[in-house]
Amino acid sequence: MRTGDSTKERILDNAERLFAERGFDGTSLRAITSAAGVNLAAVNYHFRSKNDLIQEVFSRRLAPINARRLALLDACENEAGNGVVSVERVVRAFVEPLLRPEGIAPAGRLPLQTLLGRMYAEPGRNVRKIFLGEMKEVARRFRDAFQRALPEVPPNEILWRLHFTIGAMAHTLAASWIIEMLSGGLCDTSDANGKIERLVAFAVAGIESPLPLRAHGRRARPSRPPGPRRALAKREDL
Amino acid sequence: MRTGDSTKERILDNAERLFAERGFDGTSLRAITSAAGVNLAAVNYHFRSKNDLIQEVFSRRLAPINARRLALLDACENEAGNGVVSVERVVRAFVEPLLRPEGIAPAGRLPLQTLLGRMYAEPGRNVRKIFLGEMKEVARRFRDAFQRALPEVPPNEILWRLHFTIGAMAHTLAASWIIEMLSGGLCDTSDANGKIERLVAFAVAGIESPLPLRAHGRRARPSRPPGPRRALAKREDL
DNA sequence: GTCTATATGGGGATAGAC
DNA sequence: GTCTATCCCCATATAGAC
Repeated sequence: MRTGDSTKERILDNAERLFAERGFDGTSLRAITSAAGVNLAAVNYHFRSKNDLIQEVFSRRLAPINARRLALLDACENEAGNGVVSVERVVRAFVEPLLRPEGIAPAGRLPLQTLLGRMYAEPGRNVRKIFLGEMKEVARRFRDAFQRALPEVPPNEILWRLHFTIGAMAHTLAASWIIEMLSGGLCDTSDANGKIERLVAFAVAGIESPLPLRAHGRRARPSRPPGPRRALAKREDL
Repeated sequence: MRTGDSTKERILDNAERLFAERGFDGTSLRAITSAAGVNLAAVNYHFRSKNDLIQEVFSRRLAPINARRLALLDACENEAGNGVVSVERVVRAFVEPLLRPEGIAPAGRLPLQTLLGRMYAEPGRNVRKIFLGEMKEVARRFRDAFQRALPEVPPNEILWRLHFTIGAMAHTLAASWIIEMLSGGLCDTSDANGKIERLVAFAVAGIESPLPLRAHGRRARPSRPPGPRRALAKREDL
């Protein structure tokens, strides 16, 4: 590969791609440096260790994406003044910076997105710490925004729905190979806009779904008759 | 650990747990055999290689879970006769066998679920082949069931929504640490029934959501005014 | 900043005794 | 079926010349 940039950036670019393809433990520093066309020792010179390299790979990308998320949310809220920002606009502000990242050539998006998706399923390797450091502020801001849009939904339910949304998003990022193989080419995963629109529609509906009759505990198995679900009605249950 | 079973099962149990905690490349055969209290060479005797061990770890669990999924779906369809099985019941048949697996002690569920969640984000290591071999039939059956429940929704949209549902589910399985840390204890991730109910409600709403005006291409950015979305109304757009 | 060479440890797999 | 011992390879990290 060895793009035309500095040694440091060549290492980061190739590490990002290889980590996405083979995982962290599955990617040796030798593989990275030989793909980047740099010397093996350069990694330990520019970064302190492999773990610090991993951290840099993440934060280089997450920082601008999260900044843009917050900027979009700010814009929505300023525009709305004292009004309410719709759930859809909040979801968009959360999802778009990841699914259509700025300043990254389309060829570089797949590795980035695969890598970010992998992050969620990787409990070890300090990935959790990196993630929380970068995401805590973002999560707080969006949780509050959803809460303002849906004041009747209890805070923990808001968090669950945000969690499911993140899951659908991460899966869309990292596991597009599944839908490609299962659909036999019926679904076009290269269409970023189509993905965003579908994901937004799905997530908005889920986030705005009516509260279950009882949030906790088992519900009767036979469930209710197949009639259509009511939309965000007033919740007499609570 | 070394549960009281045979050597082969001790290896499988400990491999499952360690793969979930540290990943495939992050777990050495030595770590597995010493945790299991068996000899290192036993792995290559009972399984052919590390890759074959990974395959066995998965299929040992996936086979009964998928069998139960199909059995639940069969039961729904038989009960409905010529009628329609609701989206909610189909979602339940898909989700419950994973989130409340039978025949596995609660202590053993976390490793299993973490591991299954990890599978989706792991493109390499033959995991794809294993997954597709086990899942192809299941995906086909559930796709058809959703299609029958929602005949107006085009097939590729059905697949996208199933994809998002799988994502929310996988995330719930593998990444419960995220919601735990972000919520600061507000969300109880040990409550399997609560998780199922919330996930089902979210997914059903997403799957039944109205079709967007145009499935492809970019939509006007300002989106529409904040009014509530209509629920599963008749879709005049199509 | 970049290279070579090497220290040090761990990896998967197997041979062959029991 | 189970064990010990070993082969051979690759990993991260560092020392020190250029």
